[in-house]
Amino acid sequence: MNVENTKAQMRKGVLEFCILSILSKQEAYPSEIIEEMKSSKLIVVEGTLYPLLTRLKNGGVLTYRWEESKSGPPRKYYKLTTIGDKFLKELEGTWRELSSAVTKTTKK
Amino acid sequence: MNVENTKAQMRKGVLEFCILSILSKQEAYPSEIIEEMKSSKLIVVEGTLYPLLTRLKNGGVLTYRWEESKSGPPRKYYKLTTIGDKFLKELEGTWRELSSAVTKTTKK
DNA sequence: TGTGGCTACTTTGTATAGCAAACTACTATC
DNA sequence: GATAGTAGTTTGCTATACAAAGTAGCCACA
Repeated sequence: MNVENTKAQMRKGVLEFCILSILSKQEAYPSEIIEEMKSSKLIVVEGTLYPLLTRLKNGGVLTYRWEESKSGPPRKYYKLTTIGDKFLKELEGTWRELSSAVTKTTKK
Repeated sequence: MNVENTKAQMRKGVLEFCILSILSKQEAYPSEIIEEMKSSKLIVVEGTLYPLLTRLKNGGVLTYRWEESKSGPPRKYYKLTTIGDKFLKELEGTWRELSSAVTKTTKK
């Protein structure tokens, strides 16, 4: 029984939500997303992110375009679709609900 | 691609944390926990809760005692051990970090 | 006393998803 | 043209939430 495990679980829960939030502010390619997540202490690795982005793309939540890079291979810049915007709005509501539920459970 | 799926993921993340929070306030048996979670819109079912409690017990985070019931079979009343108290304290810290990380990611 | 219903706990099988690690491939530089 | 750095992809493993079925105690009532 390891507390790190449980902490990781908590982070996983908000992973998708955070990625979509980031992409709603600006287009980004996977490595950028990883960096931004890391800077918020929300670790995510390639083997997690790539399949996740593909799932979201196949689900119509994201699209991407290729863009040439000066320093390496071309990059996939992802952004939200219209469906993605709605999707994210719902998750924002869920997050608010969840926060208050946790607060309610924690307090008293 | 179903938004309900992602919402469920978010709930799962805080499941263990919430259960431990509830048990830190008072001893409870599984059905009580399910009820309390449900009243906070955090659905959890037996097939999830029982194995989870067993994991936590085996990990030294929880203990239980049997208590007779007037209306059915005896109940397992769970509570936190000393290890469990520390465990929960860590999770509380993680939750604060997580909340601010999400806020940071969401804002701007 | 035995049948049905309620409560409580347990077990099994399945599907999902995160992760580590290995791999492919493009570009620039020396 | 070899090496290093960046970017994207794939594979195999593991953990775990869940639905569903199962086991078992207790009570009421005929």
